[in-house]
Amino acid sequence: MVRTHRVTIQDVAVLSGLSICTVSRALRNLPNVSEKAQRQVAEAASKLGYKASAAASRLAGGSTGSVAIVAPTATAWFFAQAVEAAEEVFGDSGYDTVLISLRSKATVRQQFFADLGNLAQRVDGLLLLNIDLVPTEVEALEACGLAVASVGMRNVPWDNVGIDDEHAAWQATQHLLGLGHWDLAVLSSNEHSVVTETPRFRGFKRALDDHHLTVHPDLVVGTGPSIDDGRRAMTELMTRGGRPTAVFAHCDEAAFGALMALREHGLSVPKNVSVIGIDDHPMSWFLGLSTVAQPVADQGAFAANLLCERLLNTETPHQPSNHLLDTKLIERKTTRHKR
Amino acid sequence: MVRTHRVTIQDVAVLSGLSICTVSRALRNLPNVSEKAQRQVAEAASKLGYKASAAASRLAGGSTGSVAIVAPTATAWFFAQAVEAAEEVFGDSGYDTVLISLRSKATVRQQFFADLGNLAQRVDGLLLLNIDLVPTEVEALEACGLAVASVGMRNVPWDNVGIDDEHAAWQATQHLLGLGHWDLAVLSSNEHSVVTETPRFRGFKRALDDHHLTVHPDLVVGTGPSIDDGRRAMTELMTRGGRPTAVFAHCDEAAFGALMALREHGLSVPKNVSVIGIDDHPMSWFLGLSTVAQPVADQGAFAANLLCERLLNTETPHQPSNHLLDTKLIERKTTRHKR
DNA sequence: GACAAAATTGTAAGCGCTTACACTTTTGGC
DNA sequence: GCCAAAAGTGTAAGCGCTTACAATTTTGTC
Repeated sequence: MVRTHRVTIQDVAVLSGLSICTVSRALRNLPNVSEKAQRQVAEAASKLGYKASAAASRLAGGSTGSVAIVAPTATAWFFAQAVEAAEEVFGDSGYDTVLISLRSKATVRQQFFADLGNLAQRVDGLLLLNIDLVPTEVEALEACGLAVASVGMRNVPWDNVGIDDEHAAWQATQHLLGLGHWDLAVLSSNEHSVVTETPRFRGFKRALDDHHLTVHPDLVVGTGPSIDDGRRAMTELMTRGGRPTAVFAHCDEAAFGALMALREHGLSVPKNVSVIGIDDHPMSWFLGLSTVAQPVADQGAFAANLLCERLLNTETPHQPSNHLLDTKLIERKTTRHKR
Repeated sequence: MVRTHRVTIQDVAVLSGLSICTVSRALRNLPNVSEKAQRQVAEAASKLGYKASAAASRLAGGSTGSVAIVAPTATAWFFAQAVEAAEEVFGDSGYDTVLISLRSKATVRQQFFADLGNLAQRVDGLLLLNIDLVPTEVEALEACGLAVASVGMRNVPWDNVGIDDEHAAWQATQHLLGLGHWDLAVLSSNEHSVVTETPRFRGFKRALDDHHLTVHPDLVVGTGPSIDDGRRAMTELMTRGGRPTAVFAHCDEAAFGALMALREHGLSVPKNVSVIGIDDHPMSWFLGLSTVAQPVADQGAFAANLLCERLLNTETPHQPSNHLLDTKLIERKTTRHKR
């Protein structure tokens, strides 16, 4: 193919015998375009292989044709799954997906919020994955004028998809308690410290409450979502003298890490210690990890779809919705009755 | 913060007492700007918190300020790691990272190449991760005028970073052979079939050659890079009667899947079958998987840096370079002498 | 100090699109 | 058939930036 002049809306206008303006409207399915014109434009456009210049469109006040996915990290299983599922939806809707990983770093996070105003003119929408927001951040997000949707968040003024985290944690903990364990350790999400209590931690606590037990501070430790994080956290917990008979990890990868750490300390699972996570990572089945399964790709795709809808009707007022998908306790081999 | 008029280059021009043109040049560090002007502009810009509009800049012929990362899938460990590492580099250099996952689908892949011309005006550069290209695709990439760099590719006319795949596979296979195995199965990358032989497959074959052995077709099976893929592949291999005493999987996740499948078939590792992979996934240590370790994040970051450099000096002619990082055999518990 | 060459700065014309508004055609009620 | 309202289409003015090219200032030389 010869490197020729870029196909512009002008070319489509000439070929279809209509004005640029009409072409622009036809292409965007705006009202006040006759069926005939619509057809001519569509034909001319496809014949020329025309695609609007995102830059020009954006500059003139149209859309950028891209959305950003913001995640605390892009490497953890949950995020990689959700990101890919969302990217697929966005791609099918014609949007480019800009990936922004906060890399679990406070500085990167601040940078992100400081830059929000600029980001707002590079993308049309934002898909937030499990970012725990403080009120000022929510405000900043609202103020920037972007369409927003999220996965795994709570009390946000936009569409959200997630699971009932508190319930999932409760299910996991309840399972442990039902097996006779009461010295429970929890590998809680790091955000625990940033904001206040995470829902999963609350679920854990509520389950203990139900049994008139209280959370022992020595048996609580924060951890990131990676295997190494979980391993470090569990090691730390044991190093400072913690001797739980069961461990609830806020995600499967952290649970894997816990499994490693326990083994390194000569403890066997489930003989000495029971372990349960949340996720149902593909590895969990193999390792026999008991867990609370959640549909991850579904959440990403669902939220992405909601965002696309928002993007289509930016005018329509909209009541933020919150969708909770089901979770399911899966008992495998890392949990058993306390002897 | 009050929602005010966007800060434009005009504002910076007025505040600095210079013309738009000079400001534009100063901001981009072009020659022919006095130090004084440079200073004034920098000051004014930072005081106003000015950031150029990507859309306007692009439309006027400047850069888009974004680069795309193209990966066969975004969920596999290798890709998630490489993507995040590259995203960090790009972010630090001021680029937005557009994620494009081919999702291992031929249609998506075709779509990508068909759309290349349009993509070319939405991003400045392309970072390709392990995409096996046919000649026409390489041409298309070259023709689109984008700066390109890649990870894990061979014989490409742009900068590449990778490992010596053939050698890594040879190392793994050689290890198996050294343990007395000669009925070797290989879980080869799917691309095997698309192009011709993958380097890892060649490395496998060469190791056999060295021992005057030949590849048994029944013991070769293609697989994707996920755990489930590996499990399916190994199952298929055994279902059709394959009874290897050792298995070389082209990546650790496929090896994990193989481990699952073997266990499901009542075979124990390493007693009945030895298994080795390539990667050194964080899980491998825990599972005792022997493997050939490769630096993944390093590759992503390195390639991203090379791309950024290219982007900075688009004029300078450039000799494509190929950088191979070291790999290392790690013997653990899934490989042992054939009895 | 005068003058050409070099360095710096400014002017203005787009880049390809959206959109307010003006204009033309169609529709429908009587 | 006539006319107002509705529907469809076109004109032209930007959006914020880059970049020829023109204008101005500085530098260096004899």
